[in-house]
Amino acid sequence: MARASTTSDAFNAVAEPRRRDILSFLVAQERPVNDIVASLGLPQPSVSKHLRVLLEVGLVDVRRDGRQMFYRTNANAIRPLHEWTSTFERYWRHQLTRIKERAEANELQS
Amino acid sequence: MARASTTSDAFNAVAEPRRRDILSFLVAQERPVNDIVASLGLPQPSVSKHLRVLLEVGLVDVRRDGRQMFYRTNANAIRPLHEWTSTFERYWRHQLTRIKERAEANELQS
DNA sequence: TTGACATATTCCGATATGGGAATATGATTA
DNA sequence: TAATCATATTCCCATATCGGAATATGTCAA
Repeated sequence: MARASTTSDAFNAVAEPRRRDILSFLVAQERPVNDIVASLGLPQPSVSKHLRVLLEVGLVDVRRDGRQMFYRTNANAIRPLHEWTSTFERYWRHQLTRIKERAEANELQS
Repeated sequence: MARASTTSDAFNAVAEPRRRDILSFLVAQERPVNDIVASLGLPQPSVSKHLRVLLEVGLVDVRRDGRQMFYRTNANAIRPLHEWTSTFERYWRHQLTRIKERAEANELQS
């Protein structure tokens, strides 16, 4: 077996930086493909391929209007990632507390 | 070019489900490799390889004690993922609001 | 020093990737 | 219908992956 497919879930789809850029760009409002091409400065076929991956895992939705395809980020599909990372939140808070305490202890010394 | 290396950043490292399992397991307290092997039921070489990836991107720390290696999740390295997903939070909130409003409208109809 | 234990590395093969270039499909307009 | 615009797909290639199996490294104990 090789690495899991990029279309296997949101975690894999989002590992590619360009796809994260696209998601950020499409979250405020839907946009035709050419807007993405122009704004991110990527070759059009590349954008289409990335959009296909994002579509397959449900990270974007599409709507056709004439010959244009309007894509929009489906923010809901990002929630699982957010929730997974949230389970670690209390631990980095812990770390911060310890770092802070150490810093304060050092200030008392000096 | 091919897909970015799994060691290129936390996003890529975390795309692999086993590595997420390992991070969850190691977050509460440090553990020797054999504990991971036993708890997750993975072959030992596989665990060592995954730990190497996690170590390279700073998602875990190690400490040696005799012949054992104690690994622990570095929660701080997960923050970038959390922060990136957080930028989408207001948008799924929006969606929820719209869905809720629609549901309530439907209740009035029925 | 030898053996046992804990962990890491190497070699292999099948597979999917993303970029580039070319081209196909689909829809509109002249 | 032909030309044009917007987007999608295909082909090729270099590369890195993960799993499995075998083996290496490193540390401790007898």
